[in-house]
Parts: sequence; structure tokens; C-alpha cells
Amino acid sequence: MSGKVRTRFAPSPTGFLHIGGARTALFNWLYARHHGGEMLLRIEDTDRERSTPEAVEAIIGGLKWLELDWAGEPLSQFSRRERHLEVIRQLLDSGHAYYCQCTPEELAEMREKARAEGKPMRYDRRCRELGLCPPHDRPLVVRFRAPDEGEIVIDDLVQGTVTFAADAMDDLVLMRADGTPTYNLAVVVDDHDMEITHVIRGVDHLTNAARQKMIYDALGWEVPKMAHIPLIHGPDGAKLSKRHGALGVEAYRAMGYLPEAMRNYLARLGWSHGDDEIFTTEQLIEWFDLNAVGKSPARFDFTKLESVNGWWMRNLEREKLFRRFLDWLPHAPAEDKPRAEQAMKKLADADVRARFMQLLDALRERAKTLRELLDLSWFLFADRPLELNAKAQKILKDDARAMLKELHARLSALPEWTEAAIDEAVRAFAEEKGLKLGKVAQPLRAAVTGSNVSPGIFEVLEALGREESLARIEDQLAE
RNA sequence: GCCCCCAUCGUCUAGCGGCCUAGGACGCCGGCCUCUCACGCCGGAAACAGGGGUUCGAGUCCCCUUGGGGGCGCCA
Repeated sequence: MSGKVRTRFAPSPTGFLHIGGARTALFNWLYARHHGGEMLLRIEDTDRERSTPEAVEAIIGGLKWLELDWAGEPLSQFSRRERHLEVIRQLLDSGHAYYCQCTPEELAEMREKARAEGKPMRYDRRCRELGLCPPHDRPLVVRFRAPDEGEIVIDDLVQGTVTFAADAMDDLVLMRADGTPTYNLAVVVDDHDMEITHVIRGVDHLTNAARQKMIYDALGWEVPKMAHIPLIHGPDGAKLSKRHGALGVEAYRAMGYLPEAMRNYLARLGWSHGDDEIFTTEQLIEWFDLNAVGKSPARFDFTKLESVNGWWMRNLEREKLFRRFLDWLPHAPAEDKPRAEQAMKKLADADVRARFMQLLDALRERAKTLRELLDLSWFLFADRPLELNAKAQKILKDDARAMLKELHARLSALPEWTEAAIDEAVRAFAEEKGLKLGKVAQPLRAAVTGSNVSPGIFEVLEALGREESLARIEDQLAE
């Protein structure tokens, strides 16, 4: 036993990597990293009906986007079937398990009866002492023989000590009638064989922890440390639904959120470090600890995510943000596809790229997401003549165009095309005309960006360059 | 129905018996900055679910109620 921390993220490949799974993965990753250990990835694909290769790809893609890496190759639980069956035989031999001939119909009947009587809905153990053996006239399953008395105690790093009465435990099925091992057995065997030291997963697995504890005990194996973290709820406090945040992480990527912001936000959901709100990944690794994880469920709040994302948009290193933007463009949602494609094309041009980089700091502080960054920077990629948005059209009334004509002449005469020179010239022009600066700046902005919103107009003009700027103004003079 | 868990501003949370006239963040409201929108800065409204105990003293410990959540598969 090396003492090295080994965690695992063990999703079942029945759909995309949803936000709760992403957080579970993050916690496993952070915990392992914090302790200088490693996280492994295991695909719980024992349900052959529902597991798909597409889902495996989606999960791996999601983890990669979030930059949560794992040690070695992903392990397929299904591939370990023989080993699972071997352990089942072992349990059969030691008397910890037995064959049961009850059919699903009989069990359903039992449950219904129990419900009607207000009793716990458990298997009544009728096959326990029958001494059934394989060749048999009915299909057989293998059941675990739960202890008749005593308690199952779980020492959980998050939940504390949780006790279940042994007689409240079911004789769970270890092997199905078709000869395949079930989840609870497979998990125990795999976690043991993979030498997992810490099992970190959602509280929805708490009762499984008790079941699995019984199996560990029967096998004489050491139980890994457990941590059952609270689930994430929707804004209404109920279970996370598609409508809220139960989207695949790919959807968050498309919406233009940054991986560092997702990690930051997800980590803060249920975990805290004093009054701190913003964490770099290094800080997360250094400070993350299970004992600071609360027990109550947290609601997913898009607004807060947006705010955290906005902070990262503003504070990421310029080059990195640019990389993120380029990486995002191909993943833009359908509505943004045409613009994203044009942006990609234009960004290949060194001049456009330079303009974009020059304005990036001014643009980023106005954008909470990469999507908004595309929106704000669109005027850099749009072809002339610019299409004006509704507000810009309203700003460019006839008198405004007339004013722009004069201003155009003034700007054309500028000896130097710099932000300071333009600033000075426009202010002087406004003063001469007895106009407030806004009365000049807004039409100018509308003509040059096609929008009523943009970074400082003088800054924009400088970045665009004399030729392009004057041409854009001219486009609006003709009428 | 049975078992388990949870409960501080709208939301995420700090608080681990006296530091609490309960702190921070998001959001909200007001103001400053200002060529628009943001950013930034200043200020404000906003919470210990209820009831019993324990204690000199309870947001902090115990019990009950209420409210929420999770589980009760030959799914994982």
C-alpha cells in the first residue's frame, strides 16, 4: 500500500456529461491533485441496453474541455465481467450469497404488497435457505445474504457517520438471470482492484455505500474512504431539469463559458474557502478539501456563473483568451454559426487579427461570455457596407448624416490617425458646433460599428485605421 | 409508506457557545465616473424556518414540528 491517493470518476455512459457529473469529476480531480495523487476514469457500462459509444465520447470530450485529466486509459467496467463473476463465485462458496428463483413479476407483487401494508419495500428472502443450484428449471439470480442484525456504519468524509440498521438492508442481486454482474458488485470489485483510496460521488449513492460496505466486509476487503457530496438543484430547488442546468457541458461550452470559470463556479457550489470567490486552478488544488464541503444541496445559478465567467473574461491572459475564443468559434451555437464562421475566416487575415488584438482589452470588459465577445467584436469582421442595428438606424437620422459629412472632411484632414488626435479633433468639432460630445460620438459609432454600443469610439477608429474608418463613414453619407 | 440526510439575505455561502447591532459574493436599488455600453468605485435594502430545552450566554449543542432533498430495480 503506497498511501498515494487514488480517486475515480465513474460515469455511466447513458447520455452526455451533465453539470452534476462534471462537478463530481472536478471534486475527484481536485482531491487527488491536492494530495498529490491521481484520478482514474472508469466507464460504468454494465447496462448494455443503455450504454452507448457516443455517450462515452461525450463524457471524455466534456472532461477534456474542462481540462480534468485522468491517469491511464479509461476502464470499461463491462470488460471486467469475468473478474466480477469470479468474485460472485467466491461469495457463493463462502455462503455470503445464494441463488434465488424469484421472477421479476413475483418481486413486483411483493413490493406492491409491502407498500399497501406500509412496510419497507424489500425482498422477503424466501429463497435464502432453499439451497438452489444451477441447473434449475427456472432462471436463477445470485443474491447477497445481508446480515440479519447489527448495523452498517458508513464513515463519510462529508456526511459524517451514517448508520443503517442491518435488517433494513435488502438481499441485493449480484448476478442477473442472464448471468451478468450488477452495479453494486462490480463497483466494489473494481474499486478494490483499482486500489481506489477515496470514493467521491453524489449522495444519491449513499445507500449504495451501505450495500457496498456489506460486500466489502463479506470479502474481507478494506473499504475505501467515502465522500458523498450533495446534489445540484435547479433554480426552483427541485431536481435539475433540462430546462435549467441539466445540460451537457458541451452546451455550456457552446454558450461561451470558459473552462476556468466553470471550474471556479462549480467548485464554489457546495464548497467554500472563507470569503473567497475567485480561484485559479492552482488555488483550487491548494485549498480544496472535503471537510469544507457542505451537506446541503445547492441551486444552480446561471447569473452567478455568468458573473464568474465575466471575471475570467476580463482577467485571463490576453493570449489565452484569444486562444479560448478561437477554440470556441467552431463550437458556437447554431444561431451564431454564420457569424462565427465569418469571424474565423477574417481572423486568418493579419490586419483583422491585429485590430482584434488591439481592441481585445476594451471588448472583453464588456463581454460576459465568448458569445458576447463575438457579438461585440462583430463590426471587426463584418463586410462593408455595414448593416445597422435598429438603434444605430435611429441615431443616423438625416441631420446626423449631414453632421457626419462635415466631420468626415475634418477627419480626412487629420495629419495623424491616433486615438488622441481623433479624440481632440472630434471634441473641437463638437464644441464648434455647439453640440454635446455624445451628439457627435453616437452617430460616429453607429456609422463605424453599425451599433449603438461599442468600446470607446476613438479607440475603435484608431484600431480600424484611417482608410477603413473613413470608408465606413462615407458608406453612411450616401442616402 | 419506510430508511437516510439537510435547513443563515432571492441565490452561493462565512459562522465551528461569547469576536454577530450576523460577514462576503451574485443579483437588486441609488450615486460617482462617462462619447454609448460595460468595467471600476461609493452607498443601500435583504437572512439565522417555528417551538421547546441545555447554558451565565445559542445562528452555533439537544429534541420536536414544518419545509426540502436523496434512496427504496435482475438501472447505474
